[in-house]
Amino acid sequence: MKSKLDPGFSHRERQIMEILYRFERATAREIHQAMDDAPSYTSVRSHLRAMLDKDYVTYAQEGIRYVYAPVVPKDNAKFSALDNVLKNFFSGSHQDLIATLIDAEAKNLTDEELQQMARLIENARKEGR
Amino acid sequence: MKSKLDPGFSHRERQIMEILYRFERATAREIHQAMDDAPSYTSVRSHLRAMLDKDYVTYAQEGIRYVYAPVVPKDNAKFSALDNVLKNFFSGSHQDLIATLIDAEAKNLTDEELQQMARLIENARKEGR
DNA sequence: TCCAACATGTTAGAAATCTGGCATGTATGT
DNA sequence: ACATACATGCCAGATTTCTAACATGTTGGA
Repeated sequence: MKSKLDPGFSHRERQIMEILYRFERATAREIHQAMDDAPSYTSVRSHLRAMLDKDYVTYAQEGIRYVYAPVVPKDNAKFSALDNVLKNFFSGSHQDLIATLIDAEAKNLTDEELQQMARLIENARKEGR
Repeated sequence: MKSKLDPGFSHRERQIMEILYRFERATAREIHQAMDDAPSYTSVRSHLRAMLDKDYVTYAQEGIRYVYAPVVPKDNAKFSALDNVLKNFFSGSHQDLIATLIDAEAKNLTDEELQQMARLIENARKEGR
C-alpha cells in the first residue's frame, strides 16, 4: 500500500500535493492562498520543509524564493490515482470506468466532441493489434 | 474542501474506507485481513468504533458480529473520487480523462470491447440532445 | 540610509492520530 | 459444565501531525 508513488501523505501533505499537481509548480504563498481552509502561512511553510526532508517535493530557487514541485512526475501520480479509483470503485475494470464516464458526461459534451471520441476509439482499434 | 462526501479521513480511516468500498460490506476481521500493513486487530476495531461515532460508517448486527458499511453510498463516493482526479490531473476536462483512458488501455481491450465502446458513444449522441 | 515587505530556518507546544492491553459477553464443541 | 475461540466496550500511553512564534536574511522604495 505504501508504494513509492503514493506514500502515506498526511492530511495537509495530501492537500499540498494536490495543489502542486494542479499548479505543476508553486511558491509557498501560492500554495497557502490556494487552500480554502488554510492555516497560517508559517504553518504551510513548515509542512513544505518537512516534505522536502521526506523527498515528497523539490524546489527551484528563483530569485529570493523557492518554487516547489512534486518529486514524482505528474503523469506517474496521475495513473497511480486512476488505478486507485479503478481498484476501489470499478473492480479494476477499465471498461466500466470508461463506460461510466461516457454515460455520465454525454449530456455535457457537444456532438462534435462525441464524434472525436469515436475517432479515438477507431484509431485505437487500428493501432491496437 | 471538507464536503460531506469527502471528509478529512485520517490515514487509517481512508484505508479502511477504501476497503469498505471495495467490499461493499465487511466485518472488522475481514477489514483487518485486507490491510497489507495492518496493525493489531484491536487497533483496527478502535478505528471502526471512532468511525461509527463520526458517522463515516454504519453497521448491521449479524449474529454475534457487526458488518460494517460506508454511510455515503458507493456511487456518491465514486463520482466524488473521479471529480478529484479530474480536478487535480486533468484540469477538469472530462474529455481528456476519457481520451487518456482509451489511449492507455486500447491495447488491453479486445476488438469487440472497443466496438461496444463505440456503440456507447453512438447511444450517447442520440440520447444526449 | 533606513524602513517595510517578504523570504527562509529553527524550535517546540498543542492537537489529533494510532495503537494495543484489559475487561466482558456469547456461541460452540467436548 | 467448562474451555476455547472470537465478538465488542473501554481506556490511555506512544507517536505523529499540525500549528505558529520567533530569529534572521534579502530586496526595493522613500
